[in-house]
Amino acid sequence: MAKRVVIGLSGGVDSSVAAWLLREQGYEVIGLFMVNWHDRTGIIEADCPWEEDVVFAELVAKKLDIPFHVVDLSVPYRKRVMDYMFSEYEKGRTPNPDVLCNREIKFDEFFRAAEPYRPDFVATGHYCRKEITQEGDRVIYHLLAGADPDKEQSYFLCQLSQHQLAGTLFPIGHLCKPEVREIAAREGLPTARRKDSQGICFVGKVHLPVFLQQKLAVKEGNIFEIPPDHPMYDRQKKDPEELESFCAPWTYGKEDGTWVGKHRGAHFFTVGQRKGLNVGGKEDPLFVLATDVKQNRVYTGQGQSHPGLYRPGLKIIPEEIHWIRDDRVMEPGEKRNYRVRIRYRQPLQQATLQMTATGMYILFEKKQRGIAAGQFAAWYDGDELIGSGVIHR
RNA sequence: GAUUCAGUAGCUCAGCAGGUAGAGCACCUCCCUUUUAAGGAGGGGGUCCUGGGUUCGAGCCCCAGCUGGAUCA
Repeated sequence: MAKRVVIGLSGGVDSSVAAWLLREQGYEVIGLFMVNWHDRTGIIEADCPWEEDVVFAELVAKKLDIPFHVVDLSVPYRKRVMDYMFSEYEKGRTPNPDVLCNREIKFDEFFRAAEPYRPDFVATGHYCRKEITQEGDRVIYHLLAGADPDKEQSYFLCQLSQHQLAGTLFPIGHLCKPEVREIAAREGLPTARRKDSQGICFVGKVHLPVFLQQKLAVKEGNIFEIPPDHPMYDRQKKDPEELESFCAPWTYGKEDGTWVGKHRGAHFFTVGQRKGLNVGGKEDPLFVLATDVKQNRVYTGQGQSHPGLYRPGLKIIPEEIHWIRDDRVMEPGEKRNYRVRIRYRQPLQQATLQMTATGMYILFEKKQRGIAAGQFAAWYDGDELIGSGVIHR
């Protein structure tokens, strides 16, 4: 009796080839397309993306001769992803909606939507791999990086649980993108040459300030420039034993710098950002060093090497620490070395994780540029994603 | 009031000895990228404060004015 798999067909090549592979491997495959977003406010593409996507998804299903269904998850998507995104930005943080989208929608709501078809597994077209091992009577699911170093997407799944991983297949994780394209072309899949999707998953490419203005008000405030030789940069962050201060973000007051311009809302900016400041006349570009949404101020510094852009560590509070490998949970007092990334596609950085009663501190071997609260830090042991957490500060 | 310096792209400035202008930043587009960023490659832009004059020809020389800064009184 063939195992049954419900695959999320997006209308792109990756999920198409994933579906084809599953069918080749002898699974009984059912295609399920999810609609998550109808709005077009602030979307950059002129055309409505999902209407075309659903057509392609259905064409692929026809080609593969598998059943095809559509499910509308836009209500939970709005509640569990978009509301979170807006509220994070409102707090002056920089969320990663796609990590949430995976945890809350693709690997949760979608699981439920697939349930009526009684699948043995749910599959997606992510570039990552899964491995299963056994330790005693205990089965362990491992989330591994995809084989293609360019498309590797494990980071986006950094909030999945053992349970979610257990019920999932990643059919294309061992392939590289060119191979996927090749298979699609060879098998005559209609998506073979479709452009990769970008932007926020299901929403599309957005002009963020415009998009955010749906919910967040425009509020004029001041931009300050902090000199690179400000004495605070010498004073602080010398002692790794002082975890709290060593890992703290730089904080500023207006007296620390000079007024250089106006902005339309500190919550529209993120640490490390260059574009959109609209302040010229400088020898080097200005980058956002910090935002203060309470005072509605943006602090900037000149040049890529401004010390305010770099920090040696970050903190994650206990309730936001997540272990994919729940058998590897760290206890207070424990210290461990992992490789960490703080954004998608960032090369992994050597770091020491230190667990305390008040949270986890990640101390990097090299100072990191643009550590942004709200983003996810994900730690790896070799190829394996072990855990992750929201950067608290 | 006097002296003096300055007034060139959105901003900060450069412009060699007079031959109709450039750089950085900003901005826009594209590339990269299923987050935010960053990064890469292109691009658009200038009554050279105004009015006279000298010159074949003036952003550059002369005169007057306007505006801003500095200094002196």
